[in-house]
Amino acid sequence: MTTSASKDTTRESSRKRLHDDPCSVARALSDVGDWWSLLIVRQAMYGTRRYSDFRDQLGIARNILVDRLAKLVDNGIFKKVDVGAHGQRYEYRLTDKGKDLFTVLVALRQWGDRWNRRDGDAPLQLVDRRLGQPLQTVQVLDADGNPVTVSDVISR
Amino acid sequence: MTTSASKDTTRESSRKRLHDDPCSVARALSDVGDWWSLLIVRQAMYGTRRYSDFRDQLGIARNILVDRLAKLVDNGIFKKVDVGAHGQRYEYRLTDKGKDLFTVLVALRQWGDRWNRRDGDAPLQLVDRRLGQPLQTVQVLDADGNPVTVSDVISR
DNA sequence: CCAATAAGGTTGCTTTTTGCAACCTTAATT
DNA sequence: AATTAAGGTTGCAAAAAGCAACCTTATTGG
Repeated sequence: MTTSASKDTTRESSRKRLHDDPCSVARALSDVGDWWSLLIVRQAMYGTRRYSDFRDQLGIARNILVDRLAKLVDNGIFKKVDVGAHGQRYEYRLTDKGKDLFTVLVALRQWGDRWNRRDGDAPLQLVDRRLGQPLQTVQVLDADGNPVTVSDVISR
Repeated sequence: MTTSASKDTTRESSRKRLHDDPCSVARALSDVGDWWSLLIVRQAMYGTRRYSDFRDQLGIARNILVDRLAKLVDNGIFKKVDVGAHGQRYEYRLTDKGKDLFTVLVALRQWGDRWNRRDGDAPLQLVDRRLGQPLQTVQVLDADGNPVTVSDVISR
């Protein structure tokens, strides 16, 4: 059974104006643009589903975790699923919208591996389950399939 | 002339432990994982270079902008360039590392356009300057070029 | 089926960060 | 030479984050 996490409190931060920003980057950041949210999503992509596991793995304070999970549920990135035999045991599962952040996280990870490699850190590769081989580098491509950089594009 | 923005104060937030996290996503977020940093980078990709323009366009508080720009310079994402005829007039220009965040921002933007479209908002396309056509959707591909989702990969 | 323990929080308090406004110094501009 | 703009710094109030204690409802082991 799926329970809604909407509390009565309006979860409106003062930065929430971003939610109405004409740029979708800003709106995206209002969903996942704080320190913890993307880390929670990343952890979920590694398979974590339970409150206590997120807490232990991330070292996040309890109340902050509650708040972030609730926001992420409100924003449609997780769904809170009751898995207890008699209620009160929950799993936080990524929705399709949440899973679709995979591209963003891989792009961020690859960027981190390119520019923030720590000495000796074998970059802990992501490999495709089927082929057992590393993924391609995520790229921005034009309509013909050629890689483009920031200076190759205009917004309109 | 390029000036270093390193102040004497150790710009160490309590979340800085992320800088040593074994996961490069966490390390990436310690560079650009707060509310404003990615918005500043986005704005820079639209062409903004001056302190006062960032301030006006983003509506960010002066001291926070100073702090974020300094951190971004420290982290090698911007370089601070003195452009005044007699010093004291600066531009903040993206480094290669900063420009390389383009992929992340496009991925984030496309995700926002897919899931947070506001009614009537023609998603304000990014088009390739050469072809004048919209960019492809950023995707994660396996070694053979097939799109993969989160459930298709393992980390190792 | 009962006791012990774990899950999943809530509450209150302290410390950090953010936001805001006032002020300041050094270039450009006229 | 006077005025204005750039690029800050500082102090203070408000918000958010971190921490520990506590609480209630399952689940588990015997």
